[in-house]
Amino acid sequence: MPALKTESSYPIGKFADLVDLTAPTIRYYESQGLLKARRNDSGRRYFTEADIKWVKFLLHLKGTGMSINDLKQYVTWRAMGDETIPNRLALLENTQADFMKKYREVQHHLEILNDKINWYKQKETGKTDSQEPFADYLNRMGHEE
Amino acid sequence: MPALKTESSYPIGKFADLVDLTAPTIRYYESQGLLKARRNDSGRRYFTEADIKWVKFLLHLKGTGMSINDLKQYVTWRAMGDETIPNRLALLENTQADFMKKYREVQHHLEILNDKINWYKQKETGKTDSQEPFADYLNRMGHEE
DNA sequence: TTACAACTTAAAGTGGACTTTAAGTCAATA
DNA sequence: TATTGACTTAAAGTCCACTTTAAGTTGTAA
Repeated sequence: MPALKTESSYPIGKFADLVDLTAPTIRYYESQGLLKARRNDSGRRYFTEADIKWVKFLLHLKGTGMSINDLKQYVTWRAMGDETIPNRLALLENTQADFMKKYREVQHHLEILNDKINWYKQKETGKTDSQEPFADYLNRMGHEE
Repeated sequence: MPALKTESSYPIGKFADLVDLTAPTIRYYESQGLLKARRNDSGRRYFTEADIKWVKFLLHLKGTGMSINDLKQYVTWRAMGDETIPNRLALLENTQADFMKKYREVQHHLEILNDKINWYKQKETGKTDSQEPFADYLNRMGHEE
């Protein structure tokens, strides 16, 4: 008869590979309280599928601009139970607001970069008045203050 | 009779304010060769409108992810004249490619953040099965691998 | 003219997020 | 059984882009 599909567990190196981090980074995150590892009889860490999901989620939050300290705060509140949901929601909404601000800024930076690239391409192929200063070009394109 | 409108020049503090940096940062950029300041008779730096435009442009490039070292390289090539335009163009296009890669990643992170926020809101207002794990919610929303 | 703010330099310090080192233990394979 | 690779800890080191400090000079306003 088929064995029960037993929950897979991973030593730190394999786990690190699975979440695209290094073993020292995993240990560092654990030291910061962002995750807790189970240990086997000889004291070695092992991780489960649930840990993979958790770390991936953390990395998504981190990717939106949350610092390790923000994540720590989030994790602390999470451990305190449902009464801290408003706190967590506020933290995430602040993160979201900060993110959107930076996002808009960075979009403007990108526009200028794109314009500059096009300006160089134009200059290179000699298609246009190659003496036109970039500032004039930007003006003509409708960019910059 | 009206005086000729003389080109305005700014001491480092005023200049720093105008480009939203600090005086030490301006000195640091100068030390890195990203800009050159003129000096008055007593050795103090002064800056012009052209310097303002230049620094703002540098900050746009920086804002797309270029490091101080990238900017240094760019500035070096610029000083070498038009034969380095292909080099500069390649550098900017690499920057653009890196930027777009990160941009897409970060958009995915944002989606997850937004989903989590909505999930908390739902949980808070008790509108739905508040026992639904976030992973299930993500699945239902069509997100995550 | 006296204060004081703004400037000058060189060098050391900071913060965040890891990364590396050192010294040792454990497990799997030849 | 011997070697090798993966693991353990605590602590020190790294990288980047500034920021701060220290010690001194200059410009301006009361």
